[in-house]
Amino acid sequence: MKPTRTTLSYRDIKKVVLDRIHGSIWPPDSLLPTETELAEEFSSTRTTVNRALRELAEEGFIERRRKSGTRVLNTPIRKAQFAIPLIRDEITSTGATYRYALVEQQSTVAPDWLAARLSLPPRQEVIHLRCMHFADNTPFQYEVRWIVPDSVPDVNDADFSEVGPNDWLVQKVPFTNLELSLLATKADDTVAAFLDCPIGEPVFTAERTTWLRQTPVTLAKLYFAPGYKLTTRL
Amino acid sequence: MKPTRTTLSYRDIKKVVLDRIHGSIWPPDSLLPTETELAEEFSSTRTTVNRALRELAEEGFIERRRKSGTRVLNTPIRKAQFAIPLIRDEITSTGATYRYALVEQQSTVAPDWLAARLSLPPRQEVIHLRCMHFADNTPFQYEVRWIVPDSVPDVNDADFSEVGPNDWLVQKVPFTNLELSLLATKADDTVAAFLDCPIGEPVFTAERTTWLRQTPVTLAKLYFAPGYKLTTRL
DNA sequence: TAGTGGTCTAGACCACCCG
DNA sequence: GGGTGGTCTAGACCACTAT
Repeated sequence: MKPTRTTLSYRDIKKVVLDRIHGSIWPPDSLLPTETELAEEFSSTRTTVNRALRELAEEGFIERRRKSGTRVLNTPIRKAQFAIPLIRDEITSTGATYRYALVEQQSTVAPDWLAARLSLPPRQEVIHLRCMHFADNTPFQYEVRWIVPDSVPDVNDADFSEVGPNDWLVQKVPFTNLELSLLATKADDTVAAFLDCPIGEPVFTAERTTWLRQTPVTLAKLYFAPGYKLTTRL
Repeated sequence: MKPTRTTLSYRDIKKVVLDRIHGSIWPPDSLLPTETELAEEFSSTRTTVNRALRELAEEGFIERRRKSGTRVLNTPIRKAQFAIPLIRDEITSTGATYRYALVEQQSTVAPDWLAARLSLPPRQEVIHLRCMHFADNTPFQYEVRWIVPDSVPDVNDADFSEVGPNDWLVQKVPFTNLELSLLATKADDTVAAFLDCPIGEPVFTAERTTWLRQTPVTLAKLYFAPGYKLTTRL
Protein backbone atom coordinates (compact mmCIF):
# COMPACT_ATOMS: atom_id res chain seq x y z
CA MET A 1 0.00 0.00 0.00
CA LYS A 2 2.55 2.57 1.11
CA PRO A 3 5.32 3.42 -1.29
CA THR A 4 8.16 1.04 -0.61
CA ARG A 5 10.71 2.74 1.55
CA THR A 6 14.12 2.25 -0.01
CA THR A 7 17.38 4.02 0.47
CA LEU A 8 18.67 6.49 -2.07
CA SER A 9 21.37 5.32 -4.46
CA TYR A 10 24.22 7.54 -5.57
CA ARG A 11 22.30 7.95 -8.85
CA ASP A 12 19.28 9.29 -7.02
CA ILE A 13 21.46 11.70 -5.13
CA LYS A 14 23.02 12.89 -8.38
CA LYS A 15 19.56 13.58 -9.78
CA VAL A 16 18.42 15.49 -6.72
CA VAL A 17 21.55 17.60 -6.65
CA LEU A 18 21.33 18.31 -10.40
CA ASP A 19 17.69 19.28 -10.04
CA ARG A 20 18.54 21.70 -7.29
CA ILE A 21 21.27 23.22 -9.43
CA HIS A 22 18.98 23.53 -12.45
CA GLY A 23 16.18 24.79 -10.26
CA SER A 24 18.45 27.52 -8.90
CA ILE A 25 18.11 26.24 -5.37
CA TRP A 26 21.86 26.07 -5.52
CA PRO A 27 22.67 28.81 -8.04
CA PRO A 28 26.02 29.21 -9.80
CA ASP A 29 28.95 30.02 -7.50
CA SER A 30 27.03 28.95 -4.42
CA LEU A 31 28.40 26.47 -1.95
CA LEU A 32 26.80 23.09 -1.40
CA PRO A 33 26.45 21.58 2.06
CA THR A 34 29.31 19.35 3.13
CA GLU A 35 29.27 15.66 2.34
CA THR A 36 28.47 14.86 5.93
CA GLU A 37 25.46 17.17 5.95
CA LEU A 38 24.14 15.77 2.69
CA ALA A 39 24.64 12.23 3.90
CA GLU A 40 22.52 13.09 6.91
CA GLU A 41 19.80 14.73 4.81
CA PHE A 42 19.57 11.74 2.49
CA SER A 43 19.87 9.22 5.30
CA SER A 44 22.86 7.89 3.46
CA THR A 45 26.55 7.65 4.11
CA ARG A 46 29.36 9.96 3.19
CA THR A 47 30.78 7.30 0.85
CA THR A 48 27.63 7.31 -1.26
CA VAL A 49 27.30 11.08 -1.30
CA ASN A 50 30.96 11.29 -2.20
CA ARG A 51 30.48 9.15 -5.25
CA ALA A 52 27.53 11.23 -6.43
CA LEU A 53 29.41 14.49 -6.03
CA ARG A 54 32.60 13.09 -7.49
CA GLU A 55 30.80 12.10 -10.66
CA LEU A 56 29.03 15.43 -10.94
CA ALA A 57 32.43 17.09 -10.64
CA GLU A 58 33.83 14.86 -13.40
CA GLU A 59 30.89 15.84 -15.54
CA GLY A 60 31.71 19.46 -15.03
CA PHE A 61 28.78 20.69 -12.98
CA ILE A 62 30.51 21.37 -9.71
CA GLU A 63 33.99 22.00 -8.43
CA ARG A 64 35.33 20.50 -5.27
CA ARG A 65 38.15 21.63 -3.08
CA ARG A 66 39.31 20.49 0.27
CA LYS A 67 38.49 22.89 3.02
CA SER A 68 36.58 25.27 0.73
CA GLY A 69 33.88 22.77 -0.09
CA THR A 70 31.81 22.08 -3.19
CA ARG A 71 30.83 24.92 -5.47
CA VAL A 72 28.39 25.13 -8.39
CA LEU A 73 30.17 26.08 -11.60
CA ASN A 74 28.65 28.90 -13.57
CA THR A 75 29.95 27.54 -16.83
CA PRO A 76 28.43 24.11 -16.88
CA ILE A 77 29.78 21.25 -18.96
CA ARG A 78 33.05 22.24 -20.38
CA LYS A 79 33.75 18.83 -21.82
CA ALA A 80 32.37 17.37 -25.01
CA GLN A 81 32.94 13.71 -25.42
CA PHE A 82 33.17 12.11 -28.82
CA ALA A 83 33.47 8.41 -29.23
CA ILE A 84 36.15 7.38 -31.69
CA PRO A 85 34.55 4.40 -33.35
CA LEU A 86 36.25 2.16 -35.81
CA ILE A 87 35.23 3.42 -39.19
CA ARG A 88 33.68 0.10 -40.11
CA ASP A 89 31.40 0.33 -37.09
CA GLU A 90 30.58 3.92 -37.88
CA ILE A 91 29.43 2.96 -41.36
CA THR A 92 27.66 -0.30 -40.63
CA SER A 93 25.81 1.26 -37.70
CA THR A 94 23.99 3.47 -40.18
CA GLY A 95 22.85 0.39 -42.05
CA ALA A 96 25.21 0.99 -44.94
CA THR A 97 27.62 -1.57 -46.32
CA TYR A 98 31.26 -1.01 -45.57
CA ARG A 99 33.96 -1.58 -48.15
CA TYR A 100 37.70 -1.06 -47.83
CA ALA A 101 40.22 -0.66 -50.61
CA LEU A 102 43.99 -0.32 -50.52
CA VAL A 103 45.30 2.31 -52.88
CA GLU A 104 49.03 2.17 -52.27
CA GLN A 105 51.47 0.58 -49.87
CA GLN A 106 55.19 1.26 -49.91
CA SER A 107 58.22 1.51 -47.75
CA THR A 108 59.99 4.82 -47.97
CA VAL A 109 62.18 7.29 -46.11
CA ALA A 110 60.19 9.56 -43.86
CA PRO A 111 59.75 12.98 -45.43
CA ASP A 112 61.21 15.82 -43.43
CA TRP A 113 57.93 17.16 -42.14
CA LEU A 114 56.98 13.73 -40.85
CA ALA A 115 60.35 13.14 -39.22
CA ALA A 116 60.07 16.49 -37.50
CA ARG A 117 56.51 15.91 -36.39
CA LEU A 118 57.22 12.48 -34.91
CA SER A 119 60.78 13.18 -33.76
CA LEU A 120 62.20 10.48 -36.01
CA PRO A 121 65.91 10.06 -36.66
CA PRO A 122 67.12 11.12 -40.11
CA ARG A 123 66.44 8.73 -42.97
CA GLN A 124 64.09 6.62 -40.88
CA GLU A 125 62.25 4.06 -42.96
CA VAL A 126 58.49 4.26 -42.71
CA ILE A 127 55.57 2.54 -44.33
CA HIS A 128 53.35 4.78 -46.35
CA LEU A 129 49.76 3.77 -46.98
CA ARG A 130 46.84 5.24 -48.80
CA CYS A 131 43.42 3.68 -48.72
CA MET A 132 39.73 4.30 -49.15
CA HIS A 133 36.67 3.53 -47.10
CA PHE A 134 33.29 3.32 -48.81
CA ALA A 135 29.75 3.34 -47.47
CA ASP A 136 27.43 1.61 -49.91
CA ASN A 137 30.16 2.09 -52.50
CA THR A 138 30.07 5.84 -52.02
CA PRO A 139 33.38 7.41 -50.98
CA PHE A 140 33.28 7.97 -47.26
CA GLN A 141 36.85 8.54 -46.15
CA TYR A 142 40.25 8.81 -47.79
CA GLU A 143 43.04 7.76 -45.45
CA VAL A 144 46.72 8.61 -45.70
CA ARG A 145 48.87 6.90 -43.12
CA TRP A 146 52.46 6.46 -42.05
CA ILE A 147 53.63 3.67 -39.77
CA VAL A 148 56.98 3.59 -38.00
CA PRO A 149 57.97 -0.06 -38.44
CA ASP A 150 60.45 -0.09 -35.56
CA SER A 151 57.59 0.18 -33.12
CA VAL A 152 55.42 -2.40 -34.80
CA PRO A 153 56.53 -6.02 -34.98
CA ASP A 154 55.86 -7.80 -38.28
CA VAL A 155 54.49 -4.75 -39.98
CA ASN A 156 56.87 -5.17 -42.89
CA ASP A 157 55.24 -8.49 -43.66
CA ALA A 158 51.74 -7.21 -43.19
CA ASP A 159 49.36 -7.24 -46.10
CA PHE A 160 46.98 -4.33 -46.07
CA SER A 161 45.10 -5.26 -49.21
CA GLU A 162 42.28 -6.90 -47.29
CA VAL A 163 42.50 -5.54 -43.77
CA GLY A 164 42.67 -1.81 -43.16
CA PRO A 165 45.73 -0.52 -41.32
CA ASN A 166 43.70 0.71 -38.40
CA ASP A 167 42.01 -2.65 -37.92
CA TRP A 168 45.39 -4.35 -38.19
CA LEU A 169 47.15 -1.99 -35.80
CA VAL A 170 44.60 -2.09 -33.02
CA GLN A 171 44.95 -5.86 -32.98
CA LYS A 172 48.73 -5.82 -32.87
CA VAL A 173 49.90 -2.73 -31.07
CA PRO A 174 48.52 -1.18 -27.98
CA PHE A 175 49.06 2.53 -27.78
CA THR A 176 49.46 4.62 -24.73
CA ASN A 177 49.16 8.15 -26.04
CA LEU A 178 47.03 9.69 -28.70
CA GLU A 179 46.70 13.13 -30.21
CA LEU A 180 43.66 13.95 -32.28
CA SER A 181 43.16 17.15 -34.23
CA LEU A 182 40.06 18.17 -36.13
CA LEU A 183 40.21 20.78 -38.83
CA ALA A 184 38.80 21.90 -42.16
CA THR A 185 41.02 21.49 -45.21
CA LYS A 186 40.67 22.26 -48.89
CA ALA A 187 40.46 19.26 -51.19
CA ASP A 188 43.52 19.08 -53.43
CA ASP A 189 43.27 17.22 -56.72
CA THR A 190 44.08 13.84 -55.17
CA VAL A 191 41.62 14.14 -52.31
CA ALA A 192 38.97 15.52 -54.63
CA ALA A 193 39.42 12.60 -57.00
CA PHE A 194 39.12 10.01 -54.26
CA LEU A 195 36.20 11.64 -52.52
CA ASP A 196 34.52 12.47 -55.83
CA CYS A 197 34.11 16.15 -55.12
CA PRO A 198 35.26 19.40 -56.69
CA ILE A 199 38.82 20.55 -56.12
CA GLY A 200 38.90 23.17 -53.38
CA GLU A 201 35.86 21.75 -51.60
CA PRO A 202 35.95 21.99 -47.80
CA VAL A 203 36.84 18.65 -46.29
CA PHE A 204 36.44 17.72 -42.65
CA THR A 205 39.77 16.24 -41.63
CA ALA A 206 41.08 14.38 -38.62
CA GLU A 207 44.75 13.90 -37.86
CA ARG A 208 45.48 11.15 -35.45
CA THR A 209 48.90 10.36 -34.00
CA THR A 210 49.58 7.57 -31.56
CA TRP A 211 52.54 6.62 -29.43
CA LEU A 212 53.53 3.60 -27.40
CA ARG A 213 55.08 5.22 -24.35
CA GLN A 214 57.45 7.74 -25.98
CA THR A 215 57.76 5.93 -29.30
CA PRO A 216 55.72 7.17 -32.24
CA VAL A 217 53.67 4.42 -33.84
CA THR A 218 51.56 5.93 -36.58
CA LEU A 219 50.18 9.11 -38.03
CA ALA A 220 46.95 9.06 -40.00
CA LYS A 221 45.25 11.82 -41.93
CA LEU A 222 41.60 11.07 -42.46
CA TYR A 223 39.70 13.05 -45.08
CA PHE A 224 35.93 12.74 -44.82
CA ALA A 225 33.62 13.10 -47.79
CA PRO A 226 31.76 16.42 -48.00
CA GLY A 227 28.71 16.52 -45.81
CA TYR A 228 30.35 14.70 -42.94
CA LYS A 229 29.44 15.93 -39.50
CA LEU A 230 30.73 14.83 -36.12
CA THR A 231 27.95 15.09 -33.58
CA THR A 232 27.66 14.56 -29.86
CA ARG A 233 24.91 15.01 -27.35
CA LEU A 234 25.26 15.69 -23.67
CA MET B 1 66.32 2.37 5.21
CA LYS B 2 63.93 -0.02 3.59
CA PRO B 3 61.40 1.39 1.17
CA THR B 4 58.38 2.40 3.17
CA ARG B 5 55.74 -0.25 2.92
CA THR B 6 52.49 1.39 1.96
CA THR B 7 49.28 0.03 0.61
CA LEU B 8 48.38 0.40 -3.03
CA SER B 9 45.91 3.08 -3.94
CA TYR B 10 43.30 2.63 -6.64
CA ARG B 11 45.53 4.76 -8.86
CA ASP B 12 48.42 2.37 -8.38
CA ILE B 13 46.18 -0.53 -9.23
CA LYS B 14 45.01 1.23 -12.37
CA LYS B 15 48.61 1.69 -13.43
CA VAL B 16 49.54 -1.91 -12.81
CA VAL B 17 46.53 -3.20 -14.69
CA LEU B 18 47.16 -0.84 -17.60
CA ASP B 19 50.80 -1.90 -17.72
CA ARG B 20 49.77 -5.51 -17.89
CA ILE B 21 47.36 -4.75 -20.71
CA HIS B 22 49.96 -2.77 -22.63
CA GLY B 23 52.58 -5.37 -21.89
CA SER B 24 50.32 -8.07 -23.34
CA ILE B 25 50.24 -9.95 -20.06
CA TRP B 26 46.51 -9.56 -20.42
CA PRO B 27 46.10 -9.38 -24.21
CA PRO B 28 42.97 -8.15 -25.99
CA ASP B 29 39.89 -10.30 -25.42
CA SER B 30 41.42 -12.02 -22.42
CA LEU B 31 39.68 -12.22 -19.09
CA LEU B 32 41.06 -10.51 -16.01
CA PRO B 33 40.97 -12.15 -12.61
CA THR B 34 37.92 -11.38 -10.53
CA GLU B 35 37.85 -8.41 -8.23
CA THR B 36 38.24 -10.66 -5.23
CA GLU B 37 41.34 -12.31 -6.66
CA LEU B 38 42.90 -8.99 -7.57
CA ALA B 39 42.13 -7.59 -4.15
CA GLU B 40 43.97 -10.51 -2.65
CA GLU B 41 46.96 -10.12 -4.96
CA PHE B 42 47.27 -6.44 -4.17
CA SER B 43 46.55 -6.92 -0.48
CA SER B 44 43.73 -4.50 -0.96
CA THR B 45 39.99 -4.67 -0.73
CA ARG B 46 37.40 -5.35 -3.35
CA THR B 47 36.10 -1.79 -3.00
CA THR B 48 39.44 -0.34 -4.03
CA VAL B 49 39.96 -2.77 -6.88
CA ASN B 50 36.43 -2.05 -8.01
CA ARG B 51 37.11 1.64 -8.28
CA ALA B 52 40.25 1.05 -10.32
CA LEU B 53 38.52 -1.29 -12.73
CA ARG B 54 35.41 0.86 -12.95
CA GLU B 55 37.47 3.84 -14.03
CA LEU B 56 39.41 1.80 -16.56
CA ALA B 57 36.10 0.67 -17.98
CA GLU B 58 34.86 4.25 -18.20
CA GLU B 59 38.04 5.13 -20.01
CA GLY B 60 37.33 2.43 -22.52
CA PHE B 61 40.13 -0.06 -21.85
CA ILE B 62 38.11 -2.92 -20.45
CA GLU B 63 34.57 -4.15 -20.45
CA ARG B 64 32.82 -5.50 -17.40
CA ARG B 65 29.85 -7.77 -17.14
CA ARG B 66 28.31 -9.50 -14.22
CA LYS B 67 28.92 -13.17 -14.18
CA SER B 68 31.19 -13.09 -17.27
CA GLY B 69 33.86 -10.98 -15.65
CA THR B 70 36.20 -8.28 -16.90
CA ARG B 71 37.55 -8.45 -20.44
CA VAL B 72 40.26 -6.46 -22.22
CA LEU B 73 38.85 -4.59 -25.19
CA ASN B 74 40.70 -5.06 -28.45
CA THR B 75 39.32 -1.89 -29.89
CA PRO B 76 40.10 0.71 -27.35
CA ILE B 77 36.91 2.71 -27.70
CA ARG B 78 38.62 5.60 -26.22
CA LYS B 79 36.60 8.69 -25.93
CA ALA B 80 38.02 11.89 -27.20
CA GLN B 81 37.30 14.61 -24.77
CA PHE B 82 37.42 18.15 -26.02
CA ALA B 83 37.30 21.05 -23.72
CA ILE B 84 34.68 23.59 -24.67
CA PRO B 85 36.09 26.62 -23.00
CA LEU B 86 34.43 29.96 -23.12
CA ILE B 87 35.88 31.58 -26.18
CA ARG B 88 37.34 34.38 -24.14
CA ASP B 89 39.30 31.85 -22.09
CA GLU B 90 40.40 30.05 -25.23
CA ILE B 91 41.85 33.25 -26.63
CA THR B 92 43.35 34.76 -23.51
CA SER B 93 44.96 31.45 -22.56
CA THR B 94 47.17 31.77 -25.64
CA GLY B 95 48.32 35.13 -24.38
CA ALA B 96 46.32 37.03 -26.98
CA THR B 97 43.94 39.86 -26.22
CA TYR B 98 40.26 39.08 -26.56
CA ARG B 99 37.83 41.52 -28.11
CA TYR B 100 34.13 41.10 -28.71
CA ALA B 101 31.95 43.05 -31.11
CA LEU B 102 28.21 42.93 -31.74
CA VAL B 103 27.33 43.06 -35.39
CA GLU B 104 23.56 42.87 -35.31
CA GLN B 105 20.78 42.22 -32.85
CA GLN B 106 17.13 42.00 -33.82
CA SER B 107 13.88 40.34 -32.98
CA THR B 108 12.34 38.42 -35.84
CA VAL B 109 10.11 35.54 -36.77
CA ALA B 110 11.96 32.25 -36.81
CA PRO B 111 12.77 31.18 -40.36
CA ASP B 112 11.27 27.88 -41.39
CA TRP B 113 14.45 25.87 -41.18
CA LEU B 114 15.06 27.10 -37.64
CA ALA B 115 11.49 26.41 -36.55
CA ALA B 116 11.76 22.91 -37.93
CA ARG B 117 15.11 22.28 -36.36
CA LEU B 118 14.06 23.43 -32.91
CA SER B 119 10.44 22.27 -33.13
CA LEU B 120 9.14 25.80 -32.69
CA PRO B 121 5.50 26.76 -33.22
CA PRO B 122 4.75 28.75 -36.40
CA ARG B 123 5.63 32.44 -36.34
CA GLN B 124 7.59 32.09 -33.12
CA GLU B 125 9.49 35.25 -32.31
CA VAL B 126 13.22 34.73 -31.85
CA ILE B 127 16.19 36.95 -31.24
CA HIS B 128 18.75 36.89 -33.98
CA LEU B 129 22.31 37.87 -33.20
CA ARG B 130 25.52 38.13 -35.14
CA CYS B 131 28.82 38.93 -33.53
CA MET B 132 32.56 38.68 -33.83
CA HIS B 133 35.32 37.49 -31.58
CA PHE B 134 38.84 38.76 -32.13
CA ALA B 135 42.22 37.60 -30.90
CA ASP B 136 44.69 40.46 -30.91
CA ASN B 137 42.30 42.23 -33.26
CA THR B 138 42.53 39.41 -35.77
CA PRO B 139 39.23 37.75 -36.65
CA PHE B 140 38.94 34.54 -34.66
CA GLN B 141 35.31 33.51 -34.77
CA TYR B 142 32.14 34.74 -36.42
CA GLU B 143 29.05 33.79 -34.45
CA VAL B 144 25.47 33.60 -35.67
CA ARG B 145 22.95 32.87 -32.97
CA TRP B 146 19.24 32.54 -32.37
CA ILE B 147 17.67 32.67 -28.93
CA VAL B 148 14.13 31.56 -28.13
CA PRO B 149 13.00 34.30 -25.76
CA ASP B 150 10.20 32.28 -24.18
CA SER B 151 12.78 30.12 -22.48
CA VAL B 152 14.96 32.97 -21.35
CA PRO B 153 13.67 35.50 -18.87
CA ASP B 154 14.62 39.12 -19.55
CA VAL B 155 16.36 38.36 -22.80
CA ASN B 156 14.30 40.96 -24.64
CA ASP B 157 15.83 43.62 -22.43
CA ALA B 158 19.32 42.24 -22.69
CA ASP B 159 21.99 44.34 -24.27
CA PHE B 160 24.53 42.31 -26.17
CA SER B 161 26.68 45.21 -27.28
CA GLU B 162 29.18 44.70 -24.49
CA VAL B 163 28.66 41.16 -23.26
CA GLY B 164 28.62 38.25 -25.69
CA PRO B 165 25.45 36.20 -25.85
CA ASN B 166 27.20 33.08 -24.64
CA ASP B 167 28.62 34.83 -21.60
CA TRP B 168 25.21 36.29 -20.88
CA LEU B 169 23.33 33.04 -21.33
CA VAL B 170 25.53 30.86 -19.16
CA GLN B 171 24.97 33.30 -16.31
CA LYS B 172 21.20 33.41 -16.73
CA VAL B 173 19.96 30.09 -18.04
CA PRO B 174 21.03 26.66 -17.00
CA PHE B 175 20.67 24.11 -19.77
CA THR B 176 20.11 20.43 -19.46
CA ASN B 177 20.76 19.13 -22.96
CA LEU B 178 23.29 20.05 -25.57
CA GLU B 179 24.02 18.95 -29.09
CA LEU B 180 27.31 19.84 -30.68
CA SER B 181 28.20 19.19 -34.31
CA LEU B 182 31.54 19.81 -35.95
CA LEU B 183 31.83 20.16 -39.68
CA ALA B 184 33.66 21.88 -42.50
CA THR B 185 31.78 24.57 -44.42
CA LYS B 186 32.59 26.82 -47.33
CA ALA B 187 32.89 30.51 -46.55
CA ASP B 188 30.10 32.46 -48.20
CA ASP B 189 30.60 36.16 -48.89
CA THR B 190 29.45 37.21 -45.42
CA VAL B 191 31.57 34.74 -43.53
CA ALA B 192 34.53 35.47 -45.77
CA ALA B 193 34.19 39.17 -45.14
CA PHE B 194 34.04 38.80 -41.38
CA LEU B 195 36.83 36.26 -41.15
CA ASP B 196 38.91 38.15 -43.72
CA CYS B 197 39.46 35.18 -46.00
CA PRO B 198 38.66 34.31 -49.61
CA ILE B 199 35.13 33.31 -50.52
CA GLY B 200 34.88 29.52 -50.72
CA GLU B 201 37.64 28.97 -48.15
CA PRO B 202 37.13 25.92 -45.90
CA VAL B 203 35.89 27.03 -42.49
CA PHE B 204 35.83 24.85 -39.40
CA THR B 205 32.34 25.20 -38.01
CA ALA B 206 30.61 24.22 -34.80
CA GLU B 207 26.86 24.15 -34.37
CA ARG B 208 25.67 24.15 -30.83
CA THR B 209 22.07 23.72 -29.71
CA THR B 210 20.95 23.72 -26.10
CA TRP B 211 17.71 22.88 -24.38
CA LEU B 212 16.30 23.34 -20.90
CA ARG B 213 14.53 20.03 -20.37
CA GLN B 214 12.53 19.78 -23.62
CA THR B 215 12.47 23.47 -24.42
CA PRO B 216 14.93 24.80 -26.99
CA VAL B 217 16.97 27.69 -25.69
CA THR B 218 19.47 28.68 -28.32
CA LEU B 219 21.21 27.64 -31.52
CA ALA B 220 24.63 29.00 -32.36
CA LYS B 221 26.70 28.59 -35.49
CA LEU B 222 30.33 29.30 -34.85
CA TYR B 223 32.63 29.90 -37.82
CA PHE B 224 36.30 29.73 -36.98
CA ALA B 225 38.95 31.62 -38.91
CA PRO B 226 41.00 29.52 -41.35
CA GLY B 227 43.80 27.65 -39.66
CA TYR B 228 41.76 26.76 -36.61
CA LYS B 229 42.33 23.30 -35.23
CA LEU B 230 40.64 21.53 -32.37
CA THR B 231 43.12 19.28 -30.62
CA THR B 232 42.96 16.81 -27.80
CA ARG B 233 45.39 14.42 -26.18
CA LEU B 234 44.61 11.22 -24.40
C1' DT C 1 21.26 -21.53 -10.11
C1' DA C 2 25.59 -19.93 -9.22
C1' DG C 3 29.24 -16.63 -10.12
C1' DT C 4 30.49 -12.06 -11.00
C1' DG C 5 30.29 -7.21 -10.69
C1' DG C 6 27.33 -3.17 -8.50
C1' DT C 7 26.49 -0.81 -4.60
C1' DC C 8 25.81 0.47 0.26
C1' DT C 9 27.29 0.84 5.21
C1' DA C 10 30.00 2.47 9.15
C1' DG C 11 34.00 3.84 10.41
C1' DA C 12 38.71 5.50 10.07
C1' DC C 13 42.81 8.11 8.79
C1' DC C 14 44.91 11.30 5.84
C1' DA C 15 46.06 15.31 2.54
C1' DC C 16 45.19 19.50 1.24
C1' DC C 17 44.39 24.16 1.75
C1' DC C 18 41.94 28.36 3.48
C1' DG C 19 42.02 31.62 7.06
C1' DG D 1 45.11 24.89 12.94
C1' DG D 2 41.10 23.05 11.66
C1' DG D 3 37.61 21.92 8.25
C1' DT D 4 36.75 19.73 4.05
C1' DG D 5 37.12 16.33 0.64
C1' DG D 6 40.04 11.94 -0.74
C1' DT D 7 40.55 7.43 0.09
C1' DC D 8 40.80 2.86 2.30
C1' DT D 9 38.83 -1.08 5.07
C1' DA D 10 35.82 -5.01 6.08
C1' DG D 11 31.76 -6.69 5.41
C1' DA D 12 27.17 -7.27 3.49
C1' DC D 13 23.37 -7.76 0.26
C1' DC D 14 21.75 -7.34 -4.35
C1' DA D 15 21.28 -7.52 -9.67
C1' DC D 16 22.41 -9.35 -13.60
C1' DT D 17 23.39 -13.05 -16.70
C1' DA D 18 25.78 -17.10 -18.54
C1' DT D 19 25.12 -21.86 -18.27
